[in-house]
Amino acid sequence: MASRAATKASYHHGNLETALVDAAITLVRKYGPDQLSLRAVSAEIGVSPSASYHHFRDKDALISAIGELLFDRLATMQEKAIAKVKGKGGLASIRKFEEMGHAYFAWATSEPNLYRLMFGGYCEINMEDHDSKAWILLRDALDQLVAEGVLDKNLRPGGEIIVWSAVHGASSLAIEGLMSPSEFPMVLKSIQRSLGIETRSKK
Amino acid sequence: MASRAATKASYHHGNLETALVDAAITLVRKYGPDQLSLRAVSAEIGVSPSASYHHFRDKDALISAIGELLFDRLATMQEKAIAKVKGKGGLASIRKFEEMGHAYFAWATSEPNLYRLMFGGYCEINMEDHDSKAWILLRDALDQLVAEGVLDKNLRPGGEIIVWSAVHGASSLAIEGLMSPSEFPMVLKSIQRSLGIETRSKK
DNA sequence: TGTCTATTTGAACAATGTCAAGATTGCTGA
DNA sequence: TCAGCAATCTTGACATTGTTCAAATAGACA
Repeated sequence: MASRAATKASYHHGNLETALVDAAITLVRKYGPDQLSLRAVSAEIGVSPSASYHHFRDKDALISAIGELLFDRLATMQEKAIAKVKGKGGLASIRKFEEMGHAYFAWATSEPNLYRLMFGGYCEINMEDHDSKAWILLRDALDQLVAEGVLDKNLRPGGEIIVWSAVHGASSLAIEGLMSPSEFPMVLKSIQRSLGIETRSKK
Repeated sequence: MASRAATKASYHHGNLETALVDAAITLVRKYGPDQLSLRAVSAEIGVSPSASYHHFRDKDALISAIGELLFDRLATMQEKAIAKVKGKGGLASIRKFEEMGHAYFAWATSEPNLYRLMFGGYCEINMEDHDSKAWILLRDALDQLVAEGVLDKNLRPGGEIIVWSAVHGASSLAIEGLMSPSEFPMVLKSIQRSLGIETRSKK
């Protein structure tokens, strides 16, 4: 129990586990995943350097815990973004799809160091059966588009991979300074073109 | 002068610089960029730990040197791959395009740790004006497709970013175990669909 | 209240990046 | 040929890191 809890807790031991993760995220955010120091994390909380070893096997375990949490946060961002789209029907579904992409890219580029931790080989991600929140979000969005007759059934298979590849790739390139963020809408449009769900609007 | 040279060189000093880079690549390849130890690199060559500081400002400088070299290697791989495509005309150009993608993905997934070094925020990449070998290769390929009337002129702008995003994204996801390599052909097809350069062959 | 167990600390160790000072080498010009 | 020089490499040292293990401590429960 006590999923978030915390609130400073007691002095001797509180829920150090979440405190460690929080402090570590703060440091990774600032200095990058490769610069993370366990001792610095401990110092941030005012605890001894070896205290963390009763909650995490080693440094990698802590990093993996961070990764897991971040994947959830990213998905929550996307959830919030599509919740803002009102209305129903094909056009609204396409707008939701676009908003998901934008939310993903916006979060990734606004948190380069956290995104690097997630996809830079730092944490062992356990995504065997694609049951992550973000994956389900995308799957449902694509299914919805098929159900509404917007997305061709023949183009549906593997749609998640196609979309994720392009959006993740653009995010990564933008973070590393290899592409301007202003070019993301173009990438998103190209994804829609490949799926045949473009809103051929103006012009 | 002496761009590659080496051949063991003399005993006291040889061209330590390239020897350091070579040894470092070997170690990164094996253990990952975050595990690279300057001392281990020195030991591999049989030189003192502080010897490298006469050739590289610090560890980051060595890593950046590796990155620069790797970007060239990757481009060379692609060059070799498209050179194997014989014939001229639109269809051959499309095949070259496909081979480039496959070569990129194959190299990336066969060298996960090297690829992580290149795109994981380890090295400062200097790609201000997109004058890298790989970029030019891709640009020329797209221009060729336009010249041959295969690729629509209106879909040309930003084609490099669109292609690179998807291919890099797929490579990265595959390396991190988030996508099966067997799905790459599908990603590549989707890119071609978005550019309208698909070879709608069988069925 | 007293004992037990889960937490936290303290001191210690090996390994790391980095630096300053000294030693060694090969080259240069007389 | 040989002294001097600049580039190159080594030695020794320092602060910082991840990690371990025995000892101390607090809270829970009897």
